[in-house]
Amino acid sequence: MNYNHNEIEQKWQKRWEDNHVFQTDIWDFSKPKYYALDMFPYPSGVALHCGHVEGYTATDVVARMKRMQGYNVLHPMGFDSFGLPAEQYAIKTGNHPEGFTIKNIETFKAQLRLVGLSYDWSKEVSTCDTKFYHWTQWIFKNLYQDGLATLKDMPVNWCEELGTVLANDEVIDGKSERGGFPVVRKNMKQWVIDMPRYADKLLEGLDSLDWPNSTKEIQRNWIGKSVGALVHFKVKDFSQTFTVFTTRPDTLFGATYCVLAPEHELVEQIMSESQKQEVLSYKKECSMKSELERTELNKEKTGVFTGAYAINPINGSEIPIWISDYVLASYGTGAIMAVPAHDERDYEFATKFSLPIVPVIASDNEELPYTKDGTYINSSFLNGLTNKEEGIKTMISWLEENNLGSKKVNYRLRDWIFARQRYWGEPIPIIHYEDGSMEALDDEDLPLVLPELLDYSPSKTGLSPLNRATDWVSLVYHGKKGTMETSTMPGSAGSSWYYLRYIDPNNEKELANPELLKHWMPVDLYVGGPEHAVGHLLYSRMWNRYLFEKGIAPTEEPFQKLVHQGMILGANGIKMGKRYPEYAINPNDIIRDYGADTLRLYEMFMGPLEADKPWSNSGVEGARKFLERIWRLFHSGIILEQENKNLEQIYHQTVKKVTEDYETLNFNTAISQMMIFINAVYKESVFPKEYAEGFVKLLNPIAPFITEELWEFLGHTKTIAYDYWPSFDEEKATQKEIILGVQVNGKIRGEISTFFDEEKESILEKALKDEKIEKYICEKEIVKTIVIPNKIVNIVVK
RNA sequence: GCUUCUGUGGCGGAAUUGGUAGACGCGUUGGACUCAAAAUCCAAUGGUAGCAAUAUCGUGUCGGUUCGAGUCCGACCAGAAGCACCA
Repeated sequence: MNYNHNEIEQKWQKRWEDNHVFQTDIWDFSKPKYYALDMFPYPSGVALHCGHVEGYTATDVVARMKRMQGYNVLHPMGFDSFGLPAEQYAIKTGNHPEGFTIKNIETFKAQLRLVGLSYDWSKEVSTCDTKFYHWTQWIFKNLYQDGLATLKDMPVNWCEELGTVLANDEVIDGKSERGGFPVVRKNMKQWVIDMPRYADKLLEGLDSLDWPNSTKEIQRNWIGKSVGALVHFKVKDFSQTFTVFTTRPDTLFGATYCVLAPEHELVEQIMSESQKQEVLSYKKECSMKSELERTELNKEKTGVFTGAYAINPINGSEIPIWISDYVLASYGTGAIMAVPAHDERDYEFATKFSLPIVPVIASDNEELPYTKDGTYINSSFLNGLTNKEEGIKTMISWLEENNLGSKKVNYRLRDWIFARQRYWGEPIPIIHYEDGSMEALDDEDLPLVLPELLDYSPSKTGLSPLNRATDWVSLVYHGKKGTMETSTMPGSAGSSWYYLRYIDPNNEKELANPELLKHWMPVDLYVGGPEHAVGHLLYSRMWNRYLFEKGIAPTEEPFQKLVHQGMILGANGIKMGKRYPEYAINPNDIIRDYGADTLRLYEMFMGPLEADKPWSNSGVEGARKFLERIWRLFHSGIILEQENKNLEQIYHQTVKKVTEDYETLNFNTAISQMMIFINAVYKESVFPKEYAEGFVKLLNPIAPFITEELWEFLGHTKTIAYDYWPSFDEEKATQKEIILGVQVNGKIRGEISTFFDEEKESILEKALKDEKIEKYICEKEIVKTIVIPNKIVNIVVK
C-alpha cells in the first residue's frame, strides 16, 4: 500500500469540514484557554507564498498540540481586505473592488484549506465587511469624542501618483511603499490620531512582553523618548522670545549661537534688512527640496545668518541667530541652542561658518567636539562638577527658579495620519456642518456604509473619490445641513483591533461580549512577519491601550508572545520575487507533487522559525522520504501489542523533547528527535503499539493528514485532533549509562562509561584507571581534578 | 553615523546555556537487493598526516577570563534589518 498524499489529504479535509472538527465553543470556560493568532493576510491577486505557510504552520502546530493537551483553543483566520491594490485593480478593469476582494478571499481560503491549517472558519472576519467596519467606525468615533482623533493642518507625505497621503512608515526613501511612486511634503488638513499621548505607556508596556528583543528595540527607537529641557531665549531689540529643546541644558554656558528651522514662524519677523534677501532665498531653496534631499547622507551643512541676536539667558551674552535645514521644524520646538564644543553637528556648522566655540567640559586632551562626561569649566555654578546627570539636574533647577526654562520630555513618535483620499477603505463617520462645526454619527447610525461609485480613480488635487457620491455626501443631520467626511481610514485601521473581534465576530450590539473578551484576551501566541514591527504592532498596541482605558479591552497589551517568521529565500539565497521569478516557489505546486504534510514538515525542519532560510528542493524530497519511511514502518506488520524494552528510553526521551520543543517553537529539533526515534525503531523487530500511537500523536501537529490516516489504520474511528497528548516518564527518559569525556589539561584524551549521577570519587577512579588516560598522566603530578557527574572529567597535571 | 541581530563541515543546521563541536537532514562514497536501473535497506563521511592505532588543526579575526570557551568579556572584520541631521 503506497502513500498517496492526494487521496489522504482530500479525505481528511472533507472529514474535518463535514464534522466541524475545529470549531471552538467560545463559551466553554471549563478548560483553560489558548489563543493562537496569525497576522491575517491581505487578499491580493497573487496567492499565498512559502513565508505565509511557514508562519501559519508554526501557530497551527502549537494550536494542535494545545488542543490535545486539553486546552480550549481559539485559532481563527480572516482577511485584511481594505486597501490600495483592490482599488487599483478596480480602476484598471472597471470592476468593483469588492468583487475582486471576495474572489481573492475565496482563493486564499481554498489554499489555506489545502495546507491543512486547523482554523475555525465560523470566526472569520474581513475588514471590508460592514459587520466588521461598523465597529472600526465606532472606535474611531470614540477616539474623536475623547479628543484623540482630530483634524489638523499639517505637513504630510503626499503621493500624487496614488492620490493620497501616506503614513511615515508607508514611505521608504522618499517613495511610496506600495508602487514606489515619489512622495513629497505638503501641508494638508488631515485626520490624525494622537499617538504621542500614549508614548510613555507604549514604551513602558514593552517591558512586560515576551517579544523579540529586536522588535522591542525598533519600537523604542520609533517612540524615541529623550529627556531634556526647554530654554527660553530673548531676541535682542525685539519683544519676541523663542524656546529651544535640548538634552544638554548643562552646556548652556557653551551655547554660542542659535539655529531656527527655516520654517520657524519667527524667522521673517526678526531678520535684518541687510540679510533679508539671503534669508528668503534660503527659505525658498529649502521648501523646494524634497524630504529625501534634505536628509541626504553626509550632506554638508548649509545655513544663513538672520542678522538678529539672541540673549543667552545664563550669562547675557549676545549670540547670533542662524537658520539651517539641519534643524527640523517638526521635532522639538523647531529651534536649537548650539553648543559646538560638545555637539558634533553644531561643531561642524560652527567650523564651516567660523562661529565661536567655547568648551565648558574639560576634555582630557581629546579633540572637540567632546560629548562625554567630564569636569565642568567656564560654567560658573557648575564648575567642578564631574557628572553629567548632576549638571543637568542643577541647571534645570536654576532655569526653573528663574523662569527661564523647564524640564521637558520629547518624543520622536508623531501623530498617526489617519485619512486616505481613496475609495476602498472605511468611511470616517464625521459630518461637517455648514457653520463649520463637526459631529460624529450617533451609534445607531453606524455603520456608515461605503457608497457605490462608478469612478474610483483618485484625483491629483487631493480630493477623495467619495466626493463624487453627491447624494451620500450632502445630508441633513440632527436638523442641520452638512457634508459627510470623504476621506477614508488607512489600511491599518481594521487590523488595529481585529484580534478582539474574532472572539465574538457576529455580535451586532457591541464590539464583542465583555465576558468573552475577559476570558480570551490576551492573544497567547502571535506570529507574523517582522515588517510589521512598528506599523501594525504599534497601532494595535495603542488602540488596545485606549480600549483598555475605556474598559472595553480587558488587558493593557494585546499580544503577550510575539514571534516573527523569517523570510524563505530562493534556492540561490536571494529573496524570491519579481526579480528572480525562476526561483519563486508556489506552495500549491509542492502540495500537488509532494503533499501538504511534506510541505509543512519541510518548512518546519528548515531551521529556526525566525531565521531567513534558503529553499532546497532536495530538502523537500528528504521530508517526503521521512514520511514514506514512517508509512512503510507502520505497514510492515511490526506494530504489536507487546513490549520492547530497547525502545523505552528513546520513546520517553522523544515525547519529552518534542513536547518541550513545540512549546518553545523549536520545530526543527523536534523533528530531528522524531527522526532519531524512527531510525531506532527501524533496528527493531517489534514496535509496541503504545509507542506507535504516541508517535503518531507527536507527529500530528506537523503532519496532520498522514497521522489521521495512520491513527485510523491503528484502529481508531475518532479524529486524533482531540485525543490526549502523550505523556513521558522522566525516570524512563533519563540515560542510564553515560559516556563521559575525560580531559587532561583541558584536552579530550579518552572516555569512560558512568552511571547517571554517579559519585564523583567513583568516576575519578574510573578515569584514572583508563589506559589512555594513564598514558597522559604517568610520571606527572596531578595538580587538580574536576569531576562534574554526567558532564565532564578534567585532570590537570604538571 | 546610531541601534539590534547574525557569522559553526560541500549545503540547511544541532550543541542540555561554560563541559566529548558538527545531532538530524541533504549531498557524496561504499555495500546489500536487482539481469540492470530506480526505489529501499545497511555502513562511512570536518581538514591534514598515516595501512592503522593515533597525532594535529578546527566554530569570522586578534586578545582576555577559566581546569575547560562555539557559548562569557574587550577590540576588530564581514553580512542583514531598522532608524537616520531627533538637538
